[in-house]
Amino acid sequence: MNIKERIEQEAIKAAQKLYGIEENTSVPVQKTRKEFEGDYTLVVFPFTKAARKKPEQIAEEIGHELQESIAEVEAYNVVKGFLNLKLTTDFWVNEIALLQSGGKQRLEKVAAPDKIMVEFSSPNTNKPLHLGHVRNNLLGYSIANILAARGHEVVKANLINDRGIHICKSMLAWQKSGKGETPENSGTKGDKLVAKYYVDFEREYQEEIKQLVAQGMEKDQAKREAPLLKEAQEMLRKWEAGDPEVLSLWKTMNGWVYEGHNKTYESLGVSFDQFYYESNTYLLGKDLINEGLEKGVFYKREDGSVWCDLTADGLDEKLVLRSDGTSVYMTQDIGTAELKYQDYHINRSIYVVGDEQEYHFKVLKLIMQKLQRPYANGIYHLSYGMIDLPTGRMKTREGTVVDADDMIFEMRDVARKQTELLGKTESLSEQELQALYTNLGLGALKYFLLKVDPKKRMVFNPEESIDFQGNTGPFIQYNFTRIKSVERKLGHHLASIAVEQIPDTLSAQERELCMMLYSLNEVLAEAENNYSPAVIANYCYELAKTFSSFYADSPVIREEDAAKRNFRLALIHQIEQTLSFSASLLGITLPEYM
RNA sequence: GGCCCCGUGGCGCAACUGAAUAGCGCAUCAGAUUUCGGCUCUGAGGGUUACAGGUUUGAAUCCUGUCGGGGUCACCA
Repeated sequence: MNIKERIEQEAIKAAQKLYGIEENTSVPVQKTRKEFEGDYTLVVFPFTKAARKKPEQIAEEIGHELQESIAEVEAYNVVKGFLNLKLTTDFWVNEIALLQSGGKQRLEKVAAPDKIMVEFSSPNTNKPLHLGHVRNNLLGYSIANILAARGHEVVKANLINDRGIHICKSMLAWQKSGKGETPENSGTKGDKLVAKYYVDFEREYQEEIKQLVAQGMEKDQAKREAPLLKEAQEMLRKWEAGDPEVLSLWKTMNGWVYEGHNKTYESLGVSFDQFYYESNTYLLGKDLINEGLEKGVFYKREDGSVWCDLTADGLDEKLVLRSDGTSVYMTQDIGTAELKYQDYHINRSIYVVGDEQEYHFKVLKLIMQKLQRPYANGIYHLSYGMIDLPTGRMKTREGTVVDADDMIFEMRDVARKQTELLGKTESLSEQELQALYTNLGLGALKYFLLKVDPKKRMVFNPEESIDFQGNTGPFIQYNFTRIKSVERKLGHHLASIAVEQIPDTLSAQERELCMMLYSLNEVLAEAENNYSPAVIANYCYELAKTFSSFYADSPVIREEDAAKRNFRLALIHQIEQTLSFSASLLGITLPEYM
């Protein structure tokens, strides 16, 4: 039990004794605000009804009790209904000493770990990844890290949408005008090459529509009847019929895309444990549709289409199988959900998918519940907002999409320019420099995308780009390098420092830092509960910022008081460890120099 | 139109899920470095938390309504 929980428990005990409050009364224990004296604050208002006394008096009485019952409470003061508790210096210093000596594990694992699958990325195979995918990838990767840090067993999955009309369009255009072009002979990244043909298709297709309209056809009809579209649909039929030539081309072109996507994943630093392909899973859902029909969860209409009536649940009727017997998106997802369970026996399944699909996942969960799947209640849609440009949404057709590779390249470039401007890295080799630019550029990008609450929409302005100063990834990285620099100056590892003497006093900043280090597990729990890496990002920043402020006016190596010096060395080592661990949850690497 | 999400200083974000005078960064202004790394630190100005009611000892947070922005309601994925 941590100190906060003990304070809460003892406070309730005291209030029971003094005022006879009910056992399940909850009292908020929070960090004491800067302007007051203390470490933790108990809000006593919830006791006023039972006590029938003034809040000040209650706080005074509880404070007295707590000082008796908790040895670590050194002093207290009362401001209105707020009881501010100050813990002993010994307590904080010992906490650091324990971490430092390895007498206490940094991470508290959950008592009952879950088996969790986190599905993210899930790209189409007809185009490269863009900034929206980057947010998706970082969110998924980070939440998987956070859950694993909590002690859960996590499988990272990528469900690839590799079949359908979209890829046929690229294939058709390549067949018609590709002249055997490949990533190798053209020097073009595979995903970009396939996208080029997709764009070609769309251009020609639009041209055909225009001509048909010019000949007097209605636009909607022209869209349906354009010869190119017909050809693409014919190709899809051949694909479904297993036509060897079509399948071969499909495999080849998808292969190009995978190669391209993998490069992007690699440069982003994300990875997966399991890949699923819709071409493998799209038929699977049909068995469950039949099961649902037998159980009466679904019903069949005269035309043969299968539906699920969700009107009783406040939703509408949802198609789960087309009249021609082919599967829709929902059929696939039902099948994939089952497959995931068969493969891993997961009890929680997280889908990192944009918020435009909230309805879809609401329905999916409901259907799985109706099918009485054991994992149904564990389905969670980690929904996140779109990234907009100052001009509005990113649109493929208008060419306003921010490409992921370009973005990463540009971030690296800004990092390089910044670094060269500051000229503090002369000692680094060319290879180290390249690695550094990558770290800094990606650090800035990842922090920028992850610091915002996932559910919020965000605007990315390419003109203003991404800051490297203030509340940013590089700020965190910079403060880490300062600690590393102290270590080099010291001449031996900070890890070897043992805290043996208790300093007389701690500064406000030192206390603050101790509390922050102490609250890591609480922060992780909050990040898990809210499915929000932003909580971690915030924590990293606050920790780095508080360190920076501490470092500005507290000497470390130069400190003459031996007890203080030693404690500070241990403290910054713990900050360094915690910072690098927390940043790693966001996929951010902290460099030794910059 | 039905349902869902969002609205916090000029801009970008916080606020531990109901508590103290709503925090931080950018930008603006004023300071700090021959000292462990200035991509830094200290300070100033800037807010009726979209608006109007309500619940509560206490509301940015909960409820109702209004306004504004977005999403979604396909035999697309």
